[in-house]
Order: sequence, then structure tokens, then C-alpha cells
Amino acid sequence: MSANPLDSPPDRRTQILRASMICFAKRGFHQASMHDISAEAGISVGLIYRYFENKDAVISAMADEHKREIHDVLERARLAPTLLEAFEIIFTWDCSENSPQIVSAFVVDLFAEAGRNPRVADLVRDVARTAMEGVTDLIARSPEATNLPYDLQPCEITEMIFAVNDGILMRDVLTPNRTSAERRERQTQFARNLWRLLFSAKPEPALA
Amino acid sequence: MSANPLDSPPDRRTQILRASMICFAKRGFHQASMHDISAEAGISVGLIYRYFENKDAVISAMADEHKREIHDVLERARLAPTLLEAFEIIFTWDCSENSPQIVSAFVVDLFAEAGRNPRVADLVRDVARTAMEGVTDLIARSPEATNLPYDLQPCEITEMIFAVNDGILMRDVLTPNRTSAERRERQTQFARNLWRLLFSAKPEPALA
Amino acid sequence: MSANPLDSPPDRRTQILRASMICFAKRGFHQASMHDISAEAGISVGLIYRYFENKDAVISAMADEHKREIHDVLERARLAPTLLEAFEIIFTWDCSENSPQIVSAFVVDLFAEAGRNPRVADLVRDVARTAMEGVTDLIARSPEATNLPYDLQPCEITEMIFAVNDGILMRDVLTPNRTSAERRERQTQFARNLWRLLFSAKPEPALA
Amino acid sequence: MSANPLDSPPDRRTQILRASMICFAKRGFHQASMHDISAEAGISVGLIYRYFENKDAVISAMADEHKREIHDVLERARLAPTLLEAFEIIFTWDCSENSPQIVSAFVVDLFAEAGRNPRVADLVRDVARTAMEGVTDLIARSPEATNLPYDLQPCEITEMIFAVNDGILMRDVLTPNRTSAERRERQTQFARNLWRLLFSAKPEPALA
DNA sequence: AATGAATGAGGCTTCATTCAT
DNA sequence: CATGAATGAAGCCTCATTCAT
Repeated sequence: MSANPLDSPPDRRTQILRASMICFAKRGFHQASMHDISAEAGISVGLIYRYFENKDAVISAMADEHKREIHDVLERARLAPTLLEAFEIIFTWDCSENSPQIVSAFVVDLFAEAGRNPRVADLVRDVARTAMEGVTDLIARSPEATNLPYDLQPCEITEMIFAVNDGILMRDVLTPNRTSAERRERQTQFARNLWRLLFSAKPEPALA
Repeated sequence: MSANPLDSPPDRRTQILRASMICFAKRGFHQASMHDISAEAGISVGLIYRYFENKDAVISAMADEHKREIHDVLERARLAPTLLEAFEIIFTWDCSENSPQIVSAFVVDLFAEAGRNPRVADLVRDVARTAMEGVTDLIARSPEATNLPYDLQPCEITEMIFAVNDGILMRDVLTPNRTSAERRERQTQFARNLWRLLFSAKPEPALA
Repeated sequence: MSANPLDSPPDRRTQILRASMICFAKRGFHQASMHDISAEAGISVGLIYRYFENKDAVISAMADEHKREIHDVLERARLAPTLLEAFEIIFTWDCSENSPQIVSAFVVDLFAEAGRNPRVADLVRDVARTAMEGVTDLIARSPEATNLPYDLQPCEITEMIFAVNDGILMRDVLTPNRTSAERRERQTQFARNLWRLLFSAKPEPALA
Repeated sequence: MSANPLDSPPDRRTQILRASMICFAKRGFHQASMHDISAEAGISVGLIYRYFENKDAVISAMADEHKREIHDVLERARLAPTLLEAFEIIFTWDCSENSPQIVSAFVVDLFAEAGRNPRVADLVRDVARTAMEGVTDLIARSPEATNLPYDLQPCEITEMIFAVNDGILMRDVLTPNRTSAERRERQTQFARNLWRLLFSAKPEPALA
């Protein structure tokens, strides 16, 4: 087809996973057919099976991708100069893509699938655990958290953060028309509000 | 089977919806077959079609049930003597059933479905809007919220509450073995922590 | 379709197995598609799965039918007045059907399948063992066999009989155009020849 | 892979056919995939198509091989000093290979295939006819058969021989664990027994 | 009101075959 | 000569839905 070495073996796996993400977000794991995926990827159905053993393997690979992405986000959050900025990175992790609603739809489906498919459940649990450990550590090492408000345990704070974060994501499937920028703006606001509630003794004068 | 007029048509609709809830939680909307539901309900497949036009109608009816349940919860929350107690009612609304993991699995799937099925999306959005209005009103009328912390808007507070609430629920699918009591305990704690963050200038001396 | 109680529930299982026999003989177990079978039976594909778990189960059921048929043949042979007549019954067991080539094609495929499918192999082995025990017993109790020729063991005689019988059947797939009567005639001749070789000290004056 | 001219094209056809024999015996003609064959032969799928037009051509070529082998066996039988030895050669033709069960599984499948594939049927029929002519001739020219027992025609004797021979082979698929030596021993015994029944007026004193 | 046999479209997967390299 | 990525038709099986009883 093309002799361009840049796309010659266009990394089929990635190509298929990208198409799968779109289809899964649009129709759900089990409503998306292998034909949907192949059409979205612009390849034949059979070719998918050269790269994935079966449909479940595609789902698992997507979960793996998700895991990797969350790890990247955590890494970036760790490098942030302030805890507030780390919060902002974490709360907007799904807004870098062109179509953020794809990410939220996918993740909600991923959790739904985790409720039934043990292989997926293990993966998602693993992601959740690692992410929480990372954030707990982040907080523990940050100056803002030297004297935590009230008697909240660090892990309680982390749980609160992730609950808010996942709750936003879950509700996002209800407003699919928000642009990436709007979403980012909104989620940044959540990050700041939560940060203030948690670490700020007094209201900030002028942040937003 | 039975000619006993007391249980003869024991509200078939409810019977079917109850069975559907179990099947949907166990396998997901689209993985649960009509046969699964009929078997769980102990009736024949054909009978379901006498009460519901098709499978989608069952899903919509379940969403309706959910709407009604959330309305009940809000009503109970409205009657609570204090805002903290209202919080506790809201945060533990899914813990009254015998098998709370059924509720969380169902709701996560409901949101996932809302991302694709406009009919379901409208319903869930409507539930969400009504619930948020109710809670915003609850807060506005409560003495604790006379002077809100920082510069948070009432609707921002409500969004935070629902984000936390939905986030907990979403993550609950990962820990299916928690008992109803454990879940209730945990979610009550979230309610209290969030309440303190939002409305308490100082740490409470002895609440738990 | 029909209110005739004789065919009202036309014993779907039997109907499916009869169609399967035809399809399997015509195309082989694995070349015959479920669609072929359903078309031959005049029903839909899905209906087959109400009576058989999957295609393998159909094959196994056919093997079971075969087992039952062989048992019947043995029973009839046991009741025969003379050993020669028993031989004739055994050697022509596959000639009662309208289309005897169907039986031979099926059985050869059954043995081929037995070479790979352990479940089928067990069944066929079981049939073979039972049949040989029956024939060995038949011979042992027959007057013709009081003094066996040479030093042949009863089981060696039985093995010879079954080898000849199966060999005829195997070669029959090469001459599919023989009528049932021709086949019966031919196989009867084999029975008589083998009987004479085994039990007759001298040539029979006028049998054929 | 290798530039060594000695093994570079190590008679690809033979290599492919040898691999096919193994795969066909193991899984049957139609269950064995071209990929199975290529893997067994240690080459790529595409290469098979350089030597064979399609899968059917491989099957036909295997049938051809079979024909050639049977011709060889007949030739060797013809050169045997006595008819009994000729019998023994014929009855053990499939025992020279390392894995005799491969041969029997293959031949049973070949006959099954002959029942459907006319091209294969013609080939197998041709083999059968030639072989029978050869053996009939062998018997006609042998001193043992000067005065045949009873009133058996030479061709009837030949048919009996081949029936026994094929019957043994067919049943062999049920006992796949016999060694080559055991199989040879057993089939030699059949040869002797049949020989005695056919040509020996009296039991042999001490042959086995 | 209730059953469950029956249908057939559609999903997942395999595999013979081709072809660019 | 040799590879193996790619295709797409076809096979097995499921399941929402209907309908005669």
C-alpha cells in the first residue's frame, strides 16, 4: 500500500487498540462487534486475530493501556512543583485526548466490565491500588500536608480524591457534548476546590 | 403453577424487574439474556413480553425504578433533622439491600448504558438533575451552610457531594465482597469526612 | 404446522439425527455444516441447539445410535436358528436401510473420527468389544464350532469375521451405486464363504 | 534460512507431503489446516502453494503417494518365494513406518474422503483394482492355489484377502498405542490364519 | 395468563488463499 | 525461492422475539 517507513507497519496493535477504544466508547465492550472494530481500523476482521487471540484479549489490552496511561499521569503528577498542580494533572488526565468523552465512556465501561470479568477486575484493582499509593505518597511528602485538617488520615484524603475524580468521570458520560477545553476547565476547578477544602485553612483570595 | 390468588400474579412487573436487577448486575445489560431473566424470575421467556415491549423497555423500566428510588432517598434526606444525617442517608442509599454490590454494579452499568442509549441517558440525566436540585436546596436551607467555607457556590458543593458519592459507588464494583454493613460503615465515614471538610471550621472532637 | 398427533412433535431429536446421518454420509462430520443439517431436516439452525448442546454432541449421539443399532443386530443374530444365518444377519446389518451407502460412508467417517476424538473412540471401542464378545459367545455355543478347524482360537475367528465385515464396509464407499439388494446379495456371499472356510470341512454342494 | 545447497530445497514436495501425512493422520484432511502443515514442515504457508495448487491437490498427491506405496508392496509381494510370504508382506505393508497408526488413520480418512471427493475416489478405486488384479494373478500362479478349497473363485479369494486387510486397518485406529512390532506380529498372524483357511487342507503343525 | 418451541439475524472465530516484499 | 501479513467467506453458536397451544 505505502512504502512510507513511518506508517509501513503502522503498528497494527496500536491501530487496532485505537479503533477499539472508539468502538468500545461508542457502543460498549460487548455491543461493539469485531466487524465494527475492523471497519473503524480500516482493516479486515481476520487481521485482528493475528494480533489478539480473541475479543477478550483486546479488552484486556485496552485495560493494560489504561494502566500504562494512569502510571504516566502519576509520574507527571509526581514531577509537579506544587501539590495543587499535581491535583490539576490528576483531575484532568482524561482531557488531553481530542475526544475526552471517549475516555470517560471507556472507563465507565471498564469498571462495569471489572464487575464481571475477573481478569479485568484484577487489572483495574491493580491500577487503583498503585495510583492510590502514589498519591498517598505525594501527599505525605508535600509541605501543604504537614498539618492535615481535622483528623483525616492520608489514605482517607487519597480516597476522597479518587472518589471525586472517578465520580466526575462517571457523570461525564451524561454530558457528551462538552469540549475538551470545557472539561479541562471544569475538572481543574474540582481539583482546586478539593485542594482548598483539604489543605487550605482559609479561602484563597484569587485563584480561579 | 399455583391457583392461589394471593401469589398468582404476584405483581409480575416487579418480579421481572427484581430478576432483571440481579441478572443485569451479574452479567451486564447486554450480556444478560432474556432467558437468564426468565429463569431468575422463575417464569417463561414469553411472559416477559406480556409486561415489557422488549429488552430495552426492561432496561428503561429499571432506570425508572432507579429514579424512583433516588427520589425516595432524597425525600428521606429532606426529612432528616440535621444536614449531616441527610448526608449519611444520601451516602448510604445503596446499602439497604441485602446485596449492595448488586446496586453498584447495576448503577455503573446504567451510566455506561447512558453513554450510548439516549433514552437511558435522558432518564439518568433527569435523575441527576432532580437529585442535585434537591440537595442544593437542602444545603441552602440548612443552618450549617449559612456561611459556606471559602468561596464555594452551593451548586459546587452539591457537585462535590455527588462526585464523591458516585465515585465511591463506581469503585465499589472492585470490592464485591464487602458486606452491607461494612459498606454502610465506610460510606458513612465518607459522608462525615466530606461534611466536616465542607461545613466544619474546626475538627470535631468525637464523632465516630 | 400439522395437528396430526402422529407427527406433531415429530421427535425432533430423531428428525435431526436422521438429517445428520444423511449430511454426515454425504459430506463427512466436519464438512457437514449445521446449516446443511438444519436444511436437510427442514428446520432452523437454532432449533438444533435446543436438542443438542453443540455439533460434537450430535456426532456423539449418532455414535450412540450406531451402538444401539449394532446391539440390535447382535440380538437378532443371537436368535438366528443356525450360525450361518447369524453370519448372514451380521454381514448384512447395514443393508436394511433405503440407502446403504449412507451407512458405510457414515461408519468409515465414524472410525476416522474415532482416530481423533477420544469421546467417539471410547464409544466405538465399546461397540466393538461388546460385539466381539457377543459373536465369540455365539460361536462357542454353536454346534458347528464344536471342533474348530486347525488351531484357531474362538477370538481369532471372531476377529476374522469382524475384519472381513468392516473391510467390506470400508470398501463399499468406493462403489456407491450399488443398490441395497445388490449389496445384500454380495455381503451374504461373503458371509457364506467365510462360514465355509471356517466351519466346513468340505465344500458345500449347492448353496449359492 | 540456510544456503547449504544440500538441504536448501530438500525436495520440498516430499517434505510437504510428509508433514501433510502427519497432520492428516492427526486431525483429518479437513481439520488439518494449511498452517498446521506448514508448521509441521517448518516452512511458510505460502510456500506450499508454490508446490501444490491448493489443499485438494495436496490430498490428491497424498493419494498418489499411497498408490505408489501400494504398488511397491505388490511388487515386493510378487517377488516373494512363497504365497504365504506374499501374504505376510501384503498384510504388514503399513508396519514399516515408525508410526504405523499414522498410516491407518490416514487410510481410513482417505476412504472416507473417497466417499465424497470423486477425484480421490477414482484414485483409490484405481489402487484397489490394480492391487486386486495383482493379487489375483499372484494366487493364480501360485502352486498352493492349484486346487482351491471348495468352489471359491480366485477373485472371491482376493476380495476376502483385501476385506480382511482393510478391516484390520480400519479397526487399528481404535488401538493407537500398539507398537510397530506388535502390529506387525498381529497382522502376520492374520495373514497366516487366512492363508491356512484358504489353502491348507489341514492345520499346520508348528508355524507360529 | 402462560408456556416454550421455533426462527433467523448477527456475533465471534477460523482458515484457504493471495501477494507485496 | 521464501515469507507471512492480509483478506473475507463461511462455520458454529447465541439470543431477542414471535406465536401456536
